[in-house]
Amino acid sequence: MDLNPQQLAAVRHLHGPLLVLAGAGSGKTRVITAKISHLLRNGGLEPEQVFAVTFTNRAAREMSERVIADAGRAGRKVSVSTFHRLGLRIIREDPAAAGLKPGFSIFNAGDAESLLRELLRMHWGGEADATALRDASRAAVGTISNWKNALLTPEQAAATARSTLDRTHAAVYRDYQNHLLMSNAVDFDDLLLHPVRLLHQAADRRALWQARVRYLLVDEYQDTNGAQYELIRLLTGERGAFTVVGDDDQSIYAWRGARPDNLVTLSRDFPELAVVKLEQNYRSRSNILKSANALISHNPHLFEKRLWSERGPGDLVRIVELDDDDAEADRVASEIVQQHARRRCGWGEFAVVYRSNHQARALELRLQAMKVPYRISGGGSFFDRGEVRDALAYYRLLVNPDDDGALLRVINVPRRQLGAATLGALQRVANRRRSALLPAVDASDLATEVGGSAARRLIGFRDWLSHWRGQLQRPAVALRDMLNDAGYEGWLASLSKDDAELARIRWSNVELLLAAIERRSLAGDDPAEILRSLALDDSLDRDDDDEVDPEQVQLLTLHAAKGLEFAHVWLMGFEEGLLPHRNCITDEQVAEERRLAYVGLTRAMESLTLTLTRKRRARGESRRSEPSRFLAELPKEHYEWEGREDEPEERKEARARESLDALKNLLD
DNA sequence: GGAACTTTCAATTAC
DNA sequence: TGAAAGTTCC
Repeated sequence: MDLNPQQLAAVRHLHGPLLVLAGAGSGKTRVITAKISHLLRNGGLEPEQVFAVTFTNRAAREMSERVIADAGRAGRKVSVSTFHRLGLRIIREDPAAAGLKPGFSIFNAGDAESLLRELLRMHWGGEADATALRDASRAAVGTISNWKNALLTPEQAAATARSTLDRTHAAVYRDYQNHLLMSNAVDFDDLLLHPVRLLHQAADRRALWQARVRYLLVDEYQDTNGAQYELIRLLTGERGAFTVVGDDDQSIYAWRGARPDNLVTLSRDFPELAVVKLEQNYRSRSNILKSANALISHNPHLFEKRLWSERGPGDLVRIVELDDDDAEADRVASEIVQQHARRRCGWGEFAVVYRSNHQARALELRLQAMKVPYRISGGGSFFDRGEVRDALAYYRLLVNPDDDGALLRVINVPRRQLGAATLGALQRVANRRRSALLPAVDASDLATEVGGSAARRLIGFRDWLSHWRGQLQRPAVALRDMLNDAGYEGWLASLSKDDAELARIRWSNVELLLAAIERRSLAGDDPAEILRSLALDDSLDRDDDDEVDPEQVQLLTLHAAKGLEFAHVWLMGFEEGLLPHRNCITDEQVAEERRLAYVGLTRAMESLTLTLTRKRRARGESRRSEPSRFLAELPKEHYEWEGREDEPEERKEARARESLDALKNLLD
């Protein structure tokens, strides 16, 4: 493998901790994969002893593929996962240490927010309108998540609370944590928090895990939060056998507790830390790289670095200004089709990135109409669909009868005459005996709260669930039969009776889920583990790993795009309010948005197009939009701006000729 | 209680 | 613009 001297130094440094400061496109994934091969060949390690962690599923999958490509058969046994999946693995072996039973559930962000909404409702004692509750629960989600990521208990949070709001949040945090435990559930933050507590408190478990994790590699280290940092320390212990790779200019997760100064903390905690800088960019043409460098130079830095490239200037960066978001989507879609024909490269060479998920929608419709294969990541994904969440909730109730979140979701879907009144009564019974809702159906005092017919319906539901729970050894079969028995497909049809196509799509999503469960079940995974694994997945297509079609246009948020590279990149919505996002006010927030833009620009290898509009439809109504302030920070000599009034005539003509050529090409 | 209709409101980013 | 929640009537 071809490595430059710095990369080689990073790969060969086996003894003692190492920090690799790796600029965008400087080959850090290459270093990580080469280092894993080196550890296996020359470091005397078995593949099971090497662990690599990343932040997103997508990055983990990408790295895993490259490790397998590089290290072959042994590469499959190397553990490459997200932090959260590693945390899950640690909890799974010791659920009791976290106060959990083996079938425990994972609450996603939506589950957590609904739970907090209910707790806040109780806290406020009834009189609360829906909007206030929604706003308050969102705020609480953020505060509690930050506390968890900083490893604070509810008691510690209460002790540090200064404002009334903080005290309320601390009280709700305590209730929330109690309720999670009662539901035999964890949230995403707990997947880091519980392992840190466990490894901190139980010396034998710590020793066990430290013996297992003989070498740890951490990608995107600048995005670690307090809990993740502790986890790294606890797993590597005194030995300090680790390599972390990071770039402070690409720190984009401050909003979920990331502490880029963990780069500095590391050299304090590990005085023997070695540092290697990677500054040669192998990815981007210099017009792109110089634009990105100029942009990021407007930010303060923890470390000075100078990125350079030998790849030649390439095309100018294109800035394309359009009338509105419809024109923007039309334009990007048709350019992709044109370039696909003209450049004769696969669909997978093209990527479109944007700040927030909803921006993908207009483009998605056009790509569908033009029959362009595409892959979309993140929000609005498969697992956010109502029917998929319903089916998963049924599954959760089978695996974990204490899962109140799942129970509340499906107890009356389809209708079972178990409405708000009955559930309120059941909740009172559950509160008295400090149990979850479903076990409260067995309470001797159920009749004091619930009338005879409602009680019979509750008992019927409980028994019905128990019946299917008995079939769980074939989870996909049990779930399918159960949904059929419940008349769920008919319920979906009745929900969208004016749109038969929609009903069909919804049921086919359930079918997709069932197929994925069946595949994993046949592969030998146990039912509870399949469920938890699905909770951490962002899409289903990781399953059929040899069937993944690489020839798809990639639609990604800027966050999801980090760590990836593409020949031709479009960044949509380079406007004030979108990038930087309108909620970002302070200098630090704007600096993070600038890093986000920097991440976007540096994804491109050969060509980069930034699009912006003069007006944009938001919530139905049209609003004027303005170019992003970041545009003024790009050096003029590296871009051409199309759509400005003062654009020279000859450039317009040249462009018209080009698209005519492209059209001809397409027709051939 | 359920079907058909009207009104309202929403969208930062991820595990 | 499109889903979810509210409203009316049977």
